Amino acid sequence: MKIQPVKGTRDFYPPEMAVRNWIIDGWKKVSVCNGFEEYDGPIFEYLKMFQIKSGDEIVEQLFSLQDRGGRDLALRPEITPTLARMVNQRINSLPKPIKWFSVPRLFRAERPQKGRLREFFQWNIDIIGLEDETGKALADAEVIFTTVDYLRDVGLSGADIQVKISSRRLLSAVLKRIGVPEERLDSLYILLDKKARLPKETFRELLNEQVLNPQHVERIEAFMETKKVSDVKKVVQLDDEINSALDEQGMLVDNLRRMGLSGYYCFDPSIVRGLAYYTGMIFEVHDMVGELRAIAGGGRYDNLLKEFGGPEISGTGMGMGDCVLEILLREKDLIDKQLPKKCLDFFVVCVPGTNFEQDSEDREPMGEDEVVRQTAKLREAGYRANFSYKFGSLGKQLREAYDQNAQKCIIIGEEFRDRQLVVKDIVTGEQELVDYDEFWSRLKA
RNA sequence: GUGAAAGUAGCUCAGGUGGUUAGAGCACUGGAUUGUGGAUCCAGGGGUCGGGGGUUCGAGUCCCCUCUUUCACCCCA
Repeated sequence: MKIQPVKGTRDFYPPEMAVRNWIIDGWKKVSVCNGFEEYDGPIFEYLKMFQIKSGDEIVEQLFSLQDRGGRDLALRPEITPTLARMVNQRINSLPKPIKWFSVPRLFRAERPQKGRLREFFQWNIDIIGLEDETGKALADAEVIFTTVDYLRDVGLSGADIQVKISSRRLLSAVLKRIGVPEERLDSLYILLDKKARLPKETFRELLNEQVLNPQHVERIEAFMETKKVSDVKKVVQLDDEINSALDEQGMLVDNLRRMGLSGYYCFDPSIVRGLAYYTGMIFEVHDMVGELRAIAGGGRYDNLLKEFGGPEISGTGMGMGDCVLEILLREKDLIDKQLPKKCLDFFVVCVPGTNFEQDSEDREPMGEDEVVRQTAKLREAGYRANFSYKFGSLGKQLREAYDQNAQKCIIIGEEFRDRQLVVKDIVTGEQELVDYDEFWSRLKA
């Protein structure tokens, strides 16, 4: 019986593994460049940890298991709860702000579809522990900057992607001002989040079901269509709460401008983010065509640590999965030309059948033996070196050297009797006869 | 969890209305080629046609079930 890979999982053969490593290495490099430190946690946690902030409907989308001691566990569907747990555990001894990143392997028992699998990788960055408004606005901006920094680094421009920024704080202030009761906000968020995915009429119908007053519906729709922060006052009369949310948004935008991100972001109040624990700035990165689901998303969370039994400390963060990103990068043809090529420093070959004068009690030394000896010596000296197991014709061996993308080829032939090697440059095709001892002293220099 | 389409070699796909031993290109292995490279030519390996059941003298082809994939819905932490 043939065994198939499990639904929603991927096998990484060397070519796919090269892409995965390239993506993850890029994430890590940009994180470090932006001052983040790497952390990680276990791949499974107590099931109840994921129930705290998410509720039971999420549990159905978890891979859960019971260990032999009867503990209810789950494979992690996200790493934020682990982060909250880890930070809480050492909250008093960690210097603030905490700037951490991670690239966890995550699992969700959903029906797979485009850009969404059951096992994937997700880049997470978080900044935790800032107290004043200025610092928080800087942290919010830095999270967005780091996100764009990576996307820019792999060759995506403002013509390919856009960061859509909104604010939960502004949204709630405006909705309350319009007349939506506070207890209705959470369920309304879930609907508003779907706006982009629903036909206009359907969205309006659902909105009318939730908000009974037609005037309120009209004003909510008007707010969702707002293109500029300064236009908010045209939709609702400002109050203290709205003003303070607008100030926060203003500081964020100022910082983004200073960081040189003009052309990469826009204000879009229709960005709401699903369930989540967001309380301030929220953002999503989308492709310009708008065909794909969000490439990345994040925002400010003020109560997360507290919900996990910690102090009231605010944080801000971002998550970017590898699936949608790879689809977009492939569409833009940005992967193949940037993949680091596998390459060798040396490939050692011999003229088959060449033998040398006997210099010990061993059997007569052959070219093949010398290939193994010289390759091992090169490897010991720290070079990437390889040779052919098959010792076919010289042409075959050279072909293999070419296929393995070697820089130089060392040919061992009859001239080795006079302690000489032929060193051939694979790229230019040039070759020279080099004295054996000189070859090695040149390498060491 | 719901709905739709698809599944033939490692990959991309041929195989009118059921009919001999299921094919091609690419890829892979070997040879032509015993001191110099991606070419060319020749040969070879590789398939329970996703799996199971049924109809039939006979099923890759028709019917049912199931698995997987893709797409849409649900959901999106």
